Amino acid sequence: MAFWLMKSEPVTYGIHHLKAEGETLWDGVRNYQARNFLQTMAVGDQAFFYHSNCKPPGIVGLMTITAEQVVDPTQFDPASPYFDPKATLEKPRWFTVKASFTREFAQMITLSTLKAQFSPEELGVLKKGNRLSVLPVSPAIANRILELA
DNA sequence: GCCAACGTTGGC
DNA sequence: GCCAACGTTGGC
Repeated sequence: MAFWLMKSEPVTYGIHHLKAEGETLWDGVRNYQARNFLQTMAVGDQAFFYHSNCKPPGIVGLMTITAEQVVDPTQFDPASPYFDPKATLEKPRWFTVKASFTREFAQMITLSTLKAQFSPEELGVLKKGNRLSVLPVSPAIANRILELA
């Protein structure tokens, strides 16, 4: 079982949306490195839900991966902002996962708290200039994050 | 709103 | 294959 960190802007899709829905298809990732991480996810993996582009940013809860290697349907939808004209049904370009709500932390673990606890090497989201929306988290660091929650 | 970081595109 | 231009992310 692996741990991950997945970012979303709370205005667009926050943890309260996931809590209400129970499960979501994590669509719209259009970065190859992030996609490659998505493709290595397995059912049962745990992912920290990170709120980005808000005040303050931080980890707000935990999700569980419930489906792996899911073809992102938005790549075929011309009306979607995530439409990719180069993707075909025979050869899809974008894959993702389904994730279910597991828990919301009593209080957000803010970015500043994370920075105080971990080095950028320990936790990739702290690296300067990092823009990946899907990142791996080592089990040791994941356990330490869970102790903060 | 600013701007650093960085991925992508496209001309050559 | 190089690299300038451009667009996006995301913290501050």
